[in-house]
Amino acid sequence: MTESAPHSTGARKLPTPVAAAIDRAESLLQGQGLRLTPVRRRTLEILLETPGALGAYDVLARLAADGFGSQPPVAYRALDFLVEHGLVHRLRRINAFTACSHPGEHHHAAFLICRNCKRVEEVHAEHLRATLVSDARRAGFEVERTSLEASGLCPDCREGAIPDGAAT
Amino acid sequence: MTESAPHSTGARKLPTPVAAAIDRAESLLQGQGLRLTPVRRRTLEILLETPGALGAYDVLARLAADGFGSQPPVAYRALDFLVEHGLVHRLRRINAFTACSHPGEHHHAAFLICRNCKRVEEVHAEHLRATLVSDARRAGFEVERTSLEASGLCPDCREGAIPDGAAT
DNA sequence: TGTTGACATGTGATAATATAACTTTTAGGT
DNA sequence: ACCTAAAAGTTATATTATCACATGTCAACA
Repeated sequence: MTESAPHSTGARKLPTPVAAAIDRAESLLQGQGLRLTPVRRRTLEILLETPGALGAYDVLARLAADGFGSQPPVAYRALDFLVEHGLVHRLRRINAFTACSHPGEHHHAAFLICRNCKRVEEVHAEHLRATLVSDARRAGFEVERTSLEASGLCPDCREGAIPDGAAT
Repeated sequence: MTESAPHSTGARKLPTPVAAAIDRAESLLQGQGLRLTPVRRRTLEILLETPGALGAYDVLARLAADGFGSQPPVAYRALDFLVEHGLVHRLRRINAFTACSHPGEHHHAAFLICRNCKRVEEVHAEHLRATLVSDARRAGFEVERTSLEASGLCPDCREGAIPDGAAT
């Protein structure tokens, strides 16, 4: 668990990307009078440390291992809070959560989910969302939230991958 | 449960929209050497008869009431089959299923889900999907399936509706 | 015509995901 | 120190989904 020294850039205070993201999250929340409590902070860290997405129960297991409560509401509450405030995204196709890549920008994103390695790529989707919102408005429908998700193969998994729908 | 006579258009053989859709579905499947078995047929009917979307267990309850098996796999198998062959769509935001409005056209759709009355509107989303596919390709990601869903308020529910996120 | 083989269905058990309802703790304001 | 509101903990349960295996159906064809 010891953190390795930052490579040749000269040793500052170990500002890992995760720590930086946590700091940013904390500022964002404080600016709105909200608190990044220990469970919430740890939940966000867990997601930031994970390349792909995690299910609520995966998060819960890690939280419990760190001494937090071990019942589902502990994880769901923290996750819901983080989603609500734009720090985490919920992926409905796979019932999982992933840290937001660009918190605080009030953006709308789409997600590319690799069915092979489970990694998740967040892509900007302002245009995509705008199109959907206006298509909807034409139908008299007022859009409040969107889920824009795709599954398929990430660059690393494209070679030698099993075709969609086929088996061994 | 007796079917009322078709109104003033002259009594043919009761070609309800549901029956017509079932016939279409059957042709489509037969053209591919697939069978619209009784459970599958009834499952599709159930969804066609319902304005909104139904959860798998809602479908299951209706199937069981009609004398089919009462265990979850009965519903999930029929639903999965119908989804697989483009006759039914799965809505991931609400864990529910809805009959396809335009079967056999091999289209891609987006869904507008009313959070108030639960009705679902299917809109064409070829352009939307094409945009997402090409955004993804730019990131080296190969898209296989998409979920494009929005929740909000349908035309009927927009007046006097409770604002998103607020309470009584 | 009877066997076979593939597909479909039925069933029991259980896994995975999510929420409700209530209690206790904690942080911050007075 | 006391109070209050938000947060965290806990018990229980609801909801959604899959696995594994037994049984049934039906058409091809020997």
